[in-house]
Amino acid sequence: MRIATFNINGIKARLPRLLEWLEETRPAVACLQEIKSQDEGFPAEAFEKIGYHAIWHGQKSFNGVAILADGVKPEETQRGLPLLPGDEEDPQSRYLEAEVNGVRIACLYLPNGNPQPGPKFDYKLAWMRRLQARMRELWQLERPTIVLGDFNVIPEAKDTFSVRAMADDALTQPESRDAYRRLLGDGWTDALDTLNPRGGVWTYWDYQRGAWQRDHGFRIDHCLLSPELADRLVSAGVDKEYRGREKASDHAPVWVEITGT
DNA sequence: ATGACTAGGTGTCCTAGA
Repeated sequence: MRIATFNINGIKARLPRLLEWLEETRPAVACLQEIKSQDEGFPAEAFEKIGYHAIWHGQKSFNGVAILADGVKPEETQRGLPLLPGDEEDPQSRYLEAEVNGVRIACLYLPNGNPQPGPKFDYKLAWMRRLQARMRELWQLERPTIVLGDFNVIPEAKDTFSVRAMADDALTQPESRDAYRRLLGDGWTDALDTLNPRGGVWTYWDYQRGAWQRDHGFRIDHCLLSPELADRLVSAGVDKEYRGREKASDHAPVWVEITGT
């Protein structure tokens, strides 16, 4: 089965591209980020029409995540990350989790954190602490689990076209990278990195500065596998071609192929 | 050195993205 993640940057603006991608690559599960739509504006019928059932967690203007599954309705297991002691209620829609065909799917849109330092960066780091706590709970279940989405972290130097250009960005700060490394330190497998250890694989290209034409990208969309799924990993990749189409998102879809249904 | 693009909301500019 193929499980994919795609930061679509607006579900209204991207719907034709999104339907096209679903029909052409037919992932069993597709996690979406930045739907930028309120719950009532989510175009569930358009997905139903091509055989996908969806759950979603929307928000006005910004953020918003959704999980689509081919021929089966995702069974929601968590909406928003559980709060840690001292945390205030999180008003942003960035996390949605479900069970699909015996696999636990955690779809996330991690805060960008710019500008740093500042409150947005603090929010990002606090969000990553909550994420780690949730991932430890998932780990305890000892079940096939994948945590995927837009992590807004460039894990290492090999994951960006230019270390210098990104030096002051929240995506490359030591605090962001350390927090990501701590997630992996719990035992999760970064699928794309494991299969491309030399790096140079991008999942995002800025709209500005001709970044796409110059292949100035970086890797921020990740798929983390529990041991139960890592053992079943066949391949992983980026549907880079979709970044070059008309009215494209600034991210490309990322996917993993897992043995079994 | 700077700005450059895109989407959304309610706008003729602002915020946010990364």
